[in-house]
Amino acid sequence: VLHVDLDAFYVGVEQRRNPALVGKPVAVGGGVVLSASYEARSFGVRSAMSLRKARELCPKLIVVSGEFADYSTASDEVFEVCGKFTPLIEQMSIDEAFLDVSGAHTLFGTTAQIATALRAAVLAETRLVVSIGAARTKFLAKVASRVAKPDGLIVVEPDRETVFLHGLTVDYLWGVGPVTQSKLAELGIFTVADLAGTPEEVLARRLGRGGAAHLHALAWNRDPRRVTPRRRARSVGAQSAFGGDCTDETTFRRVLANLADRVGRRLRRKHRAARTLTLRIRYSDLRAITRSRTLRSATSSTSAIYAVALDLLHRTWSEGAEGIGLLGITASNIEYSPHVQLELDIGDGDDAELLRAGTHSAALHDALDHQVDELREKFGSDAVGFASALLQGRRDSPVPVSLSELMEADRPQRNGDSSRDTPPMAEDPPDS
DNA sequence: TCTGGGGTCCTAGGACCC
DNA sequence: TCTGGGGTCCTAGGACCC
Repeated sequence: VLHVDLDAFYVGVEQRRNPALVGKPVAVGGGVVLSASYEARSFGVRSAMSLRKARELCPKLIVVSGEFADYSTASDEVFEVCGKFTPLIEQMSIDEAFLDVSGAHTLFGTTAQIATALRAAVLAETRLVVSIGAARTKFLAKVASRVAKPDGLIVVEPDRETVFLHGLTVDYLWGVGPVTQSKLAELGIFTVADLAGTPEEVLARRLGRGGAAHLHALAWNRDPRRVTPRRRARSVGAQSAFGGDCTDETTFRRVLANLADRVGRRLRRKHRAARTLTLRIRYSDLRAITRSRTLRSATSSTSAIYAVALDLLHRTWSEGAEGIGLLGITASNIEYSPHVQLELDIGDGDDAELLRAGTHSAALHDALDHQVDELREKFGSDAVGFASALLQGRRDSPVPVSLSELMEADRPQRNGDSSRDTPPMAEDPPDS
């Protein structure tokens, strides 16, 4: 298994675009550091650090704001190169993936030769640098790539696994963060060797059954997970931090409508629907809570998501209560939903905001009227009844527009057919 | 060290069912 | 009447990862 990990990925993409940035302390981010060049890291700049703090540590830091779409494209380029070596690629995030190259030896040679060729190919074709860790298990490959960084390659041969692993500190293990690390320290466990020598029952008392088994397995490099090319998302979420403390219900409604819209669209695009909706609130004092609701049937409807989220908000917050700094909506319990969705495009700009707020500009009104006419021609007048209603201001809630949602909402009232409330769910298609 | 956004997985308690 | 055993589902919170 190879673990392929891009070095300072976002920064690398920016340097590729603008070579003047090469060799300089660079950070990509806005508000917080998302990615820092190794020059910046030598000053102590780390990702997730506030930019203010980063500038204190490194006054000459060059900050680039960056476009997410560029990174997404660059990521595709890199993993396309990987695809020339093996089809068994499991992408873990935008900048890392596991590759099963067990079938590639005849074509490309030893593991070290494969990894070396891959690093060279990625550099030649994308001008981006990847580090690679190689081992028999995913877990150890990942540890190895981390040790190899930056611009490095480490192949852990089977007979060296234990030596390699046991020399590391516990924070190299997957799933050991600050909390677990300090719990282990209280037990006198600092290295992976310490961990491997501790009976599982002792760990279990401190970390729980599951955590203990997990860590003990990793300490002995037991990791049976295969490289599996595509895993379906188990949740879809969106959140928005508006800083400081807001107590204005109108703002909350607008933010929730926006979040519901983002979540709903993404679900619909993937032909998915979710049964559980979770509202996340972070108060001004950074205390965070979640409130969730599981529906009788799954939905991908923006207006339904919005309605549930607003209701959940009202359960713990009312006008005049404490300030809120962040709201998020997560949709989980996801299933396949084959509905054909029609959406009216109102864009993401000021017009969309106006529409959500219920104040339509004349130009927006005309543009929507035009779209509605087109839809009416295509799908008949029934299909667009709701849109006209919205344009005429008959809907008072600031809900973003999605044609099918209100079609569904309309139908039972028109013909009294309530069986539409719970559409039958098809099985997941075998390969889509 | 208090600051973004997108995720996964686990635990524990409680309601409810047979 | 308040005592067994096995299970599912939902909710809330937390740790962790990129």
